[in-house]
Order: sequence, then structure tokens, then C-alpha cells
Amino acid sequence: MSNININELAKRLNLSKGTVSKALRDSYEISEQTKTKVLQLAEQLHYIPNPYASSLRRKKSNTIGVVIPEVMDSYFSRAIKGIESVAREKGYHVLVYLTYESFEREKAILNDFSSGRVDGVLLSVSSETANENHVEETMAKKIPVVFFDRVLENVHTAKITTNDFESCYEATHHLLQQGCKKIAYLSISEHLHIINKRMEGYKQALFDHGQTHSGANVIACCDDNEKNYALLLKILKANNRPDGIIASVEKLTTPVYLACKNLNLSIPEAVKIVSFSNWEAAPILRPSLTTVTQPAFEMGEAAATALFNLLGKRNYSLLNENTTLPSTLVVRESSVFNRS
Amino acid sequence: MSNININELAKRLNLSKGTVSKALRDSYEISEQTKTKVLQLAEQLHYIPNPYASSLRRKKSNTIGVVIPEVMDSYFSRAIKGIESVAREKGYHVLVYLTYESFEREKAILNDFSSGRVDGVLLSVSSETANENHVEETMAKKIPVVFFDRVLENVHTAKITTNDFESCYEATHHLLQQGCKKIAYLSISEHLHIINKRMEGYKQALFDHGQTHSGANVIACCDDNEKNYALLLKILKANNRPDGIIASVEKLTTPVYLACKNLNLSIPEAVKIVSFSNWEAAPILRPSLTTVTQPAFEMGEAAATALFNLLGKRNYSLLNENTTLPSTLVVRESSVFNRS
DNA sequence: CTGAAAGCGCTAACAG
DNA sequence: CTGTTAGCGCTTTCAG
Repeated sequence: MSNININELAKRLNLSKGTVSKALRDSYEISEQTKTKVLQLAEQLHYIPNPYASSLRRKKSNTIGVVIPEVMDSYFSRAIKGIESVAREKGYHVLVYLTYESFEREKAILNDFSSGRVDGVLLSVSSETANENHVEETMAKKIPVVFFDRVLENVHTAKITTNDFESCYEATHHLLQQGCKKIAYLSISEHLHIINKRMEGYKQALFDHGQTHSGANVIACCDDNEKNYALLLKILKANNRPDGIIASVEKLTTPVYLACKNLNLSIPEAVKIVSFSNWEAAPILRPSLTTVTQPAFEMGEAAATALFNLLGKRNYSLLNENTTLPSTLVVRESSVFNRS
Repeated sequence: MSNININELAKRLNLSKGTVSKALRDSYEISEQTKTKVLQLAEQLHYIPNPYASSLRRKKSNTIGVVIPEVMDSYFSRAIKGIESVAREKGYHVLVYLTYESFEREKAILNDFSSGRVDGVLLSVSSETANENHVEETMAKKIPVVFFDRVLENVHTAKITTNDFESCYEATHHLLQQGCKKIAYLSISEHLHIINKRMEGYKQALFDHGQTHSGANVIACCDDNEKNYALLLKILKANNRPDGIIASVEKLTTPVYLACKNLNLSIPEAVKIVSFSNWEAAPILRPSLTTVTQPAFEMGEAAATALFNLLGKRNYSLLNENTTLPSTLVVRESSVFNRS
């Protein structure tokens, strides 16, 4: 804790606290002369303002809260990077909270925010989150919330997503083109809007390709990869096993690959795979992985930028902006049979 | 911002601010009766104390700062998870800052901390960081700093590391056992203590195996993977190319694999590889990757725990505790020729 | 056991 | 242009 404060500066300069404060904030009502005097002494004494005194007085923390389910996921770590980079630029600080996919924790965290700890929130909801009351409550306290990736559709605010429907449509279409007759879609939640959007894209592609909706093959995975692995083994052992798999999130890739390996099902000959993933390692997997790659960093940036825009305004609650940044399907060996 | 504060509670209960405050903090000098009355009303009105008022008064923020070079690395994301989990348990909040391997940023961030914004710091230094003045300065302000992974040896404080020397010795020994004649060590910094420790383990293993120190083959990689890739291509094209590679950090794995692929050097036949890595995807790479796996989550936990211990004490600066958690060498296909 | 009062460090109205 | 004053919401003496 710096023991030199604004009083000390004022005393040494024979100025009042108020004048010093204004000079430091570069107020127009202070002469250039005193400004430089103040700034110089401040510099010299390594004066650093107490952020909490300032926050208390101004009712503004210059801090945002980032609430995400998980950080061990290259999407979220990239997104944090995007968020952090714009926050730094704006002079904001970033509090990170993990929900571990628990709705209770998510609620508790948002509830804490009504203390005024943060000026705004960047949120990607847990897979359990099925209603929006907690978010509405923090927004009612005039703390803007911006969603990224895992949005809550019914909340009236800015949301940054990628083109989940289209990209999964494209992924499914791609697998169909490669000759897949039975494609499975691995879900991780019935609630998550983006997971369902992806599922719809998948179903629509099947439909457009002449398969009925009932032909869809949606598999409910969970947060526990041990269980997912067991489930996949069972499914891939069955007679009517799928010959194509779409993993709706990155973490499902490993159990899929391991299950295929264990059962001696070669990828892509026996099973073709596409994953939503931002793994840097995708090109060096066995076989290299076809991915739907999301613009994670950019989405983090966009979310933070949207939040800072709201923080500038009065009636932030009025806007309901939907920003969609496109993902790209990167075709690699896991989905293509004869690829030289 | 909650509009109901301690004054409001006091008014409604016909008590004084002070009494309410003490009741909320469960002070021994308040009767059970009034305590429950206060707690009930607080609950009912959803009272949440203003953290910044409290911080200002108590000179304690209940917040720690985590300063790391990068978050797109499975070591650091796992470590954050460990840190966050113990911070939550202790009722602390976590500010995350990224240095992007820049010493200047690291300095600026630590400098800001002397404002009292955080009660303590968890630090893993940038690859550029070559001196400890900035850390000494924040510690001089009575803000304890605990290092994890990328430590500064000369700072007298708690440090959490893994057994870098031994694990790299073991990795090198393993490659020698597999018949490697010329092993390259990929470094990313001359400054980083842990990278040098690993290098020493590597050199010692070579020495113990009858190779002179001058036989060591240390390659200076950088933060830019494009350049690393180009460098590796050059090295692997040469006549006297290495037949074994140790990547001192995870991110170097991809360029190594890609360079081998590009040059049609098969792993492990032509080149054997071990990486320091916590990739979940390691088992499903082509070929699966032999890793030195660090106890990342545990190191995060340990660092946070050490910090909270310091925060409880008076003369924190007195202790210079070195905690070492062991890494494990996980042998997979990339380093073993005839593995069924 | 409860109340009164002072003040953490800063900002913002208002005077001058 | 500068000074004075009154808090922000909470905690902590110190009295009673």
C-alpha cells in the first residue's frame, strides 16, 4: 500500500486536495502550470491513487467480471485473451470467475456483483443454466451483462455468438458429401442455446439431404469425460453404429478418438469426425482433425468492446444487439477418406 | 449497485451503524438476539456490503492478482483453475493479468498493485524478465508475492515449482535409452530459471551418458511459432540433424511435429520427441506424444495456499519456502521405436 | 452489550 | 483558476 496520498501531495505543494485531484485527472479548470507541478511531484513520489477510495466515491470500479464455465478449453482461454487485451487498453481490470458448469455458482457470482464490485459482466453461461432470472436481477441493478458464445436468448442485451446453425449445417453437409449414412451429434446440454442451434443446423442438413428428422442421432454427453468415453464405446460397438460424428464441443474429441482407437475403428475410413475446436494441436492429431474453428479471440474482443460501449451510455438496457462472427470449417484428414 | 446499505439496515432496526456492522461480522460483543435480527433483515433485503467501502476502511481488498505470461497454454489454464478454486474457498477474488511475455507490462502491472488493489500476488514471470527489482518493490510495499513455475530465484519468498532438473534429466535419459545420439533441447529464454534448470538436467544426463557438455545442442526458440517452425525446418534439414528433441514448453510441440511432417521425417523412427506439456490431446496426436506432465492444477492450488498463509502472518518476508511438486514422464509413441 | 464519532482516500459541488 | 466542504459506505476506537 502506497503511503503517499493525495493529502500528502497537497500539503507538499501548498495546494488543496481538490485542486490536486483535478490536476491529476487533467481537468480543464486547472492551469497548465499547476498541472505540471502536480504531475511532476506525483511522478517523483510514485504516487498511485487508491482505486478503492475512488471507486467508493465515483461508484465505478473500472473492473469487469468475466464469468465462464471453464478455462481448460482453448475457446475460453483465447476469448479471455481477447477480453483482457481490450480491457487493458481501456484501463479496466478483469476479475475472472469459473462456474464449473454449475448454475448455483453462476447465480452466487452474479449475486455478489450487485455489491458494485464490477461495472459490467461478460458471461458465458453454464450448461445447467436454464433460466435467466439471475441475469435479469443483475441487469436490474444497472450492471450491464454482455453474453458471448453461450448466450441466454431471452435476455434483452448484447450477445456475441458465432454462426452456430450455419457452421454445423456446413459440417454435417460436409460429412454427408463424404458419404456418411449415419451421423451422430454429440450434445452436452439440453439447455444451451448454442448447442441446440448447432443441433438444428445438423438436423436441417440431414433433412435437406433427404433424411427425415427422426433419423437424427443426438447423443447426450456430459461434463465427465470418463462417462462420455464409456458411452461412446457402447455406441460405437453397436451394430448400427454411426459412421460420422460431430462433436459439439472440443473436450469431446479425446474420448471419441480414444474410443475409436480402442475399438480399432479407423478414422476416417470407418468413422468420420468433425469437432468444434480451437486446438492448436488439431493438425497434428492422428488423424489430423477437421474442425469448426470459432473466432474465439475476436469474440472476446467484440464482447468486451460491446460492454464498454454500454458502459458509456445511459439506457444500456434498450439495445438488443446480436453480433455474429463466422466460424470456419477447416477440413483435415479425420473427415475425408481419400485425401492425399 | 445495491441501494440498500448499512445505514438503511440500522435505521429500519433502530440500531446504530456500528452495531449492525459488528452484528454482520459476527462480533462477540453483540447479543445473539440482535445478531439474528440483523442477519434476518439483511437476508430479506438482499443486503450486500459494498466491498470498496470495506476495502478502503480496512486496507484490505480480499483480492489477489494473478500475473502470467499467457493463458493459451494448458499449464497456465490448469493453474488458474487451481488458484481460482482455493481463492473461492477463502472468499477471495481473482484479478487476472497477462504479460504476453513482456517485461514492461509485467512491471507496469506490479507497479499498479502498489495502489493496494490486491492483497497479494501470484506471479509467473515473462520470458524477458531478467531482474527482480519490480518484484522487490511490490514486496517492499508489504504486498506478498508468491511465485509459481516461472520463479525468480533471487527473490526471498515462497516459490512453487516442479522438479525441472530431474524431470528433464529423466526425459533426456529416456531418449538416450531409446538410442538417440544427438538430442536437441529447445529453449525459449536465456533468463527463465526453470528453462535453464531443465537444460541443466538435459546436459547432466548427456554428461552422465558419456557425452561432453559441448555436445549439447541447445536451440533458442522464441515466442513466435512461425519463426520457430522455420528454424526447425532448417535444423532438421541439416546433415547433422538431431535424432531426438526435447521441447521445453508445450507450444513448441506443434512446429516440431509440422516440421517433421513437412520433411517426411517420421516420428519416432527418424526423430524422437518429448515435450513438456499438459495437453489433453497428447494421447491422440500422430504419433501420441511423450510428455513431461506437470502438476499444474496442484501447483496453482499450492501457490494460492502459500499466499493465503502469508496473508495471515506479520513478517511474511521472512520465509523463503521452496515447494517442489513432481512432474511425471508419460512415455508414449513419439519417443519409442518399437512400441506395439 | 450498544451508540457516537472519526476517518479510510478520493471526488464533486459550490464558492470565491 | 483554486479552496472548502461534504460525503461515498464501512469499520473501529472509545464511551457509556
